[in-house]
Amino acid sequence: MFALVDCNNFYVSCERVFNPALRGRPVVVLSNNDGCFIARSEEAKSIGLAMGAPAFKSRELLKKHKVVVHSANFPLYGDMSSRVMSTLAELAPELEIYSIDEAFLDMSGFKRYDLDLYARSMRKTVMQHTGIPVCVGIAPTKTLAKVANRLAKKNPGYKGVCLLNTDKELLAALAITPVEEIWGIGRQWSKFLHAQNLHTALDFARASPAMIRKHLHITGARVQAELNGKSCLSLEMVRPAKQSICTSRSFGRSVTAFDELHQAVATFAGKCAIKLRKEGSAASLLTLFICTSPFNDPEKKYWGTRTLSLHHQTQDSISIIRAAGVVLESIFRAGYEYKKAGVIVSGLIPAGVSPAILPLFPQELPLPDDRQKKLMTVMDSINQRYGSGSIQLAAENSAGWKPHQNLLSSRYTTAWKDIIKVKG
DNA sequence: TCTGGGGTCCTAGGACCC
DNA sequence: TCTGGGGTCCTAGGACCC
Repeated sequence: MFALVDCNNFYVSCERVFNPALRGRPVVVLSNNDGCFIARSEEAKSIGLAMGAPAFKSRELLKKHKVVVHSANFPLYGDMSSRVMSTLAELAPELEIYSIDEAFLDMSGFKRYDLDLYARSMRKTVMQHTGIPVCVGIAPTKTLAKVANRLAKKNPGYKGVCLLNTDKELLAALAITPVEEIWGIGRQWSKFLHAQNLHTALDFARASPAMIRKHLHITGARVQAELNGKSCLSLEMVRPAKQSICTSRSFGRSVTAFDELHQAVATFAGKCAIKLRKEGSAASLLTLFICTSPFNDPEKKYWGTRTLSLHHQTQDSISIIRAAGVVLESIFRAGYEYKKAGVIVSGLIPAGVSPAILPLFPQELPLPDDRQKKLMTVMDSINQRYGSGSIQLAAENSAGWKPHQNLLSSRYTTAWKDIIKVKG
């Protein structure tokens, strides 16, 4: 048996832990640049604020219902997430951290327990330790645990826990789950399935496996098997090393000057290098993209992207920033209003494999030497001690393009100066 | 005026090998 | 007029997730 523990309206719940006045009121959290809704309290959902909808289109509604609006505070949410996860880790022998607000737990060793009762005690413990409300779904496969969790969330009668164990319970649950709500079935596949007259999870589970295999490939066939109680997806306790790392942002205003765009690109490249060192990986490829708003008229639209081989594996900020600058020169077109850019590093290998793989041909970009490696270590430890961004390279600068974050709460759990601010 | 960010997996097709 | 068989690797594009 698998349990899926999923935090309720997670980002809103994080804000409420430190600001209890928000309880019972409609609250939303916006994406970066204060663009779209990415979390909504139950009250905000019932007003009709849609997930992913742009906030400026709902300005009237927000005002009318006195909705509390917050900018995304990812340092806070990340820290609260690790508190929830470490609490869960004490409640089950094995867990997989699936996302910032969800974890799968292995319940196979709990056969002699009353699972429903145990799940309720887990909920209570997480609330007590972190202040975050969660729902628990328990079933024989991960996909069915997702189904159970959805029912626990939707139906107040379950009081936060839904256990699907008998065939009767499972069939009843599948019959009231629309195909588009199944984990692994997105928009395109839902459209296809409805066209095949398959509308519920039960219809999908009973559809011809050959037809599903043909049109939805191996991925869809697995989902179908999981719905029929055949477990195909196991608990992944160790997160595999990342294959790519991306840092991208929309700008607070449009950027036209090369130098300003270069500052943004250098900042993103620097962040990728930091993420690489944290991950313990080194990159051999760098992709840069720059673009105008996708909502522009066609003649004002531009999407530029290019991938560069770094000729060696590196996690060095200076090398990566320099490479990003080289690519920017080749894809920059004057006269456009840029709204977003991003750096992706890929071709990742574990850092420090020795001997290092050296380039066959003399490289355009100089190899970082030992002094440079030491410099990175020193920079990382300064930023660790005094807060990220305390020290950076001169090319990194966010003065011109930084995203809007006008409604930000304090970093209550990760920054001393924010804690002092709260106290004052 | 204003529309997010960060990932993974799978498949098909092209280029290459002997 | 006729022109093999069996592979691997890489990439782009499309699907999905939170």
